[in-house]
Amino acid sequence: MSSTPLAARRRATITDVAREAGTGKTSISRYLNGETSVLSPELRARIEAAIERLDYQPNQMARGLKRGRNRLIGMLLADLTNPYTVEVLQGVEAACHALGLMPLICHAANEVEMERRYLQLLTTYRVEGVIVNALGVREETLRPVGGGGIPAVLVDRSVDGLTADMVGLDNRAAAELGTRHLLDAGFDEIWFVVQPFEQVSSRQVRETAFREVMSAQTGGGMARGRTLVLDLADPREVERSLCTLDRTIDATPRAPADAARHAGADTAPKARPVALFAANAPVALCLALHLKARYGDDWQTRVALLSIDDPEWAELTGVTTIRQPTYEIGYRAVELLHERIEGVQTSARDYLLPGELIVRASTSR
Amino acid sequence: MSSTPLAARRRATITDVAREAGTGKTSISRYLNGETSVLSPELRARIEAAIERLDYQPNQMARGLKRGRNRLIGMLLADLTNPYTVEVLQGVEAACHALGLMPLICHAANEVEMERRYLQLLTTYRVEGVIVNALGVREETLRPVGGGGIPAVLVDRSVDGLTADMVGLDNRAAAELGTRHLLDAGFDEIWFVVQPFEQVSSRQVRETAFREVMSAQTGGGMARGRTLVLDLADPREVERSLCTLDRTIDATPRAPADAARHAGADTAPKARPVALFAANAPVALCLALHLKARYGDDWQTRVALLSIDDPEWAELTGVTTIRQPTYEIGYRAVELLHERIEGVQTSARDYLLPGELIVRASTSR
DNA sequence: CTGTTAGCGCCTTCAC
DNA sequence: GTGAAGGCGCTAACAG
Repeated sequence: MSSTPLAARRRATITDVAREAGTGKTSISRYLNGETSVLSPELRARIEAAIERLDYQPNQMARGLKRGRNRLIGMLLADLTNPYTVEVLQGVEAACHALGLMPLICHAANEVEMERRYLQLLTTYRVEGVIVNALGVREETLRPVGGGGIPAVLVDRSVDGLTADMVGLDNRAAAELGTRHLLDAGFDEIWFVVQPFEQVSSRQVRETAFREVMSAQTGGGMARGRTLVLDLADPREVERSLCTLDRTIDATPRAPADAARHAGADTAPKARPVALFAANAPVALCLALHLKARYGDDWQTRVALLSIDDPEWAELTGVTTIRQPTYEIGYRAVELLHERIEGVQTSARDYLLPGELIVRASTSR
Repeated sequence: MSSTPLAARRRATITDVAREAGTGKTSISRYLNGETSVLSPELRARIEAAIERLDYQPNQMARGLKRGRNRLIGMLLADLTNPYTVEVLQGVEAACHALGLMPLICHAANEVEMERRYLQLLTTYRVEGVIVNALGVREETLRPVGGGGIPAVLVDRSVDGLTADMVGLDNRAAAELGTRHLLDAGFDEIWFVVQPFEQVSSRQVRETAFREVMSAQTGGGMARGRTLVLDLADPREVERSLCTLDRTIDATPRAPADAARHAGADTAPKARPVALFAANAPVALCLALHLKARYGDDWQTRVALLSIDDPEWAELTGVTTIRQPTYEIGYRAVELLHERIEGVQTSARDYLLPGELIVRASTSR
């Protein structure tokens, strides 16, 4: 009825409600906590009315202080710019919703200092657990977490010396899948392009698996494989790396489309474009932008691109991808964390989920 | 020294530190709050040592409870899938960092029910303010916020009946800019494509501005304009709407590239492709995907696409865009909110920031 | 069934 | 300079 004044009034407290309902705080507390059976219908009605009248909402902070658990969990994200991250987040949110948790989302924006700061902040807010999609940092930054600290589960990448559950893509299988696909498609020059991988376990595994499959080739014409490192944080470095790539592409005969088709004779059976295997979406985007700028709209006739991750532009440009089960990864991570919070003590385990190859025009012309 | 046991130990409290340092809680509190001048160097040293030894971190919740301010602000997001949102978020984070605030990020994932739930949750955590990129809902959902409730600032869209600061794109100017660009480029069939806009102020303004510019045309051949509504939440509806579009495109003579150029004669001066003005990136993506599927890789020879928002795939596909100053929007929103939290009482104001037209191949062949 | 009491971890008078 | 005491909003024993 009464219109709200412009100045924000003090929120009602449990004491206010108790007074308004003509009873003690305990009864209110009981009502709030669903111990509804022990309250007389009459009292309950009064309480409900009072709550309604005062627009009362229990103070979660105070509850947390008292109970020692505030239902908050931290979600530390390395890079929200990466579609992977956003998708994982969806799973996290859904799971949190289902389990009555509230995720505190922290975005480190690829800065180690940020990561440190947020981790410490989360600690300060006494989150009950943390899900970490860490930057490639050493254990020390994560000291407050895992093992003896607050429960943690790692997403996508593990951290040396940190004992915690991990959930992510089965990187080995995914990289193998992609490499074999390119091999099967008949490409004979295959580059694996990846950000600096010394610090990041998932990149490491992907790169290793790529090299292993390449060396394990048997049969006819062996395809050449090599790894190109692209440090996206350093534009000049990127430039330099891409130069090597350009040279190789320039040296490769054009795709048969124009030449061979008109000539009729199949004189160059090996004249297939260079294939690029991007270790993740940001790398793939960087490559695509560069190639388009250099080779024009039909860059895909000169280069085949395959990427782990399945960004929204992949379908649009016809780029083949390996889709990660991102939603499941996020969901599972929360479930695991929840178990830990509830006291599960089994030793740390890794959950690897399979990726799905989505073949598009880029690798199947 | 001692290795951390597997079970998480209780965190040290201020009392523990006081005991460890052989002093009272008050001194610890003073130390924590920087009232360092009133402490004897000797005591200060002991406190520092104790804190170090116990790895003590003050409990933010308890502080908040006592002080009545917990430095938490809510950030309610309609759709993290939209690159716009992520970019705004970057600005928000930077500003929060600078102002010592901690954003509690809530993702409604386009569900009104979620929005309601999160808003109530934020209230419950006693956030000091909220930044709302609301769904197209009525005031009632936002009742706890703005006006008499907790301070709020709206991002991108205003809400009827809700008194609060707003910051976002200058939608009118942006839509005019885009429409004029298409007109200047000589397109004579221009469709404005937008999600249902009754509930969302920004969409409304954009659509109105479009129509106004179209009706205000003077001079030679008037271009035809029309509005197409695309309800992305309803795939079948989308399908139906796109059919009308397809018919128009099919009826439009092919671009001069193949026909006219060979014919030599400029028989059809008006034969320009249909131009599509997408009201935002999700719409643009939907259109692009559909057109590519229907008209093949060279769909852009049949349709010109212009979009508000500048997603990462725009550069890749050569689509003209109007870039929003997303980072600034986020940053400014937090600044405004901070002012309100500090008690500024001026009446609600709107801050409109200009968009930037980025012309690419799609509208300038 | 209901109310009283004592804290949760911290900050803030107010004395010493 | 320093410390003791009370209370923020809530819950969890205890009584009645």
